[in-house]
Amino acid sequence: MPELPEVETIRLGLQRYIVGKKIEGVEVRLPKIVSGDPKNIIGAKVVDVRRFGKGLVTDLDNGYSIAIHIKLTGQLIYKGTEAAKETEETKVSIDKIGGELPNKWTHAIFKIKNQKSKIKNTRLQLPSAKADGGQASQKSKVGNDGNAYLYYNDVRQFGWIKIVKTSDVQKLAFFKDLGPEFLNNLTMIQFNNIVSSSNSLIKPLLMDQKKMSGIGNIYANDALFEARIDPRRKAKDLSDTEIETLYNAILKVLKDGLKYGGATEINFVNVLGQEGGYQDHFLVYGREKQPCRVCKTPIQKIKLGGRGTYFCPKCQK
DNA sequence: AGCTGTACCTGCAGGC
DNA sequence: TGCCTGCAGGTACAGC
Repeated sequence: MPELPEVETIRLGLQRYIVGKKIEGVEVRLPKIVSGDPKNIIGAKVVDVRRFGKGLVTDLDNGYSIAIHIKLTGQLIYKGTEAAKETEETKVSIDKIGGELPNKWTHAIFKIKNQKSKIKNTRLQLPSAKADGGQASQKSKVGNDGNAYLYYNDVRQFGWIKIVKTSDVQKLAFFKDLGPEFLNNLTMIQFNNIVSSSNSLIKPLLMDQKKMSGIGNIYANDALFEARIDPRRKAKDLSDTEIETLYNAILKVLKDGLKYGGATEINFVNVLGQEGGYQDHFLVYGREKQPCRVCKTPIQKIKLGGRGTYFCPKCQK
């Protein structure tokens, strides 16, 4: 599912493709997922794309920001001439997510103005218009108008887009209550304090965004395997050594996830519509009855805190 | 206060 | 074949 590595993968893509560009228009197709007034972002230039836990914040130069949470099935896909060229080069097609955009799961569309002043874009645009041969432009709105489109798709409609003043982003409930984050500001000592003082089971605790942010079901399962810790253990029963091992295991699986461009379980894709690769490297997640990568014992699946939980009954103590 | 269970929503797999 | 049920999961919220 979209967790820290997946959302960071999207952030890196947005950073590359929309920073410095102007938002020309917004089309809201499913009003319930959008709050705030879209008029407030029209004409503004994107200055930064930040991430807090699994949340994304796109800052504009007029004092407004677009906060986005993709939850389980949200996608942010950028279609512009320079991105079309790169997609073609990597031989991965938007067809992976069902072909033409917008589709029936497209709930919001941002029209982005390509800035011709950018040398990098100019270089990519010229050959791509030729290389497309009309193919890409027939399939989507990547046109000769120099505009690009950022599509928000979400099959399950769980995600949200909030248009708020930049100064109010941290007042939104999700960001206000967010715990410290792995790969950023969550230290070993802090992690130890949180774990050793919690009455819950270790696995649900790792996924509690108010205690610590960034981890979801995939990386919680894999990190506990990496640390050889049984997900059913009570958090406060872990020894200092085990907590340290777990902390390092979490950093490792998150970095691995990021290295492979995230995990595509249902329909995660990056901003170019490409799938991630970490699903091919799952340690235990989704591997019920398959042999443990270490000892060959079949991986067991149980339910913990209402969530599917995978572990090796022999390796994890 | 802190923890647990359930709703939200849709597509898909499995059973009959 | 096709309907029905159950399941997947990040977060919000109700309830204990």
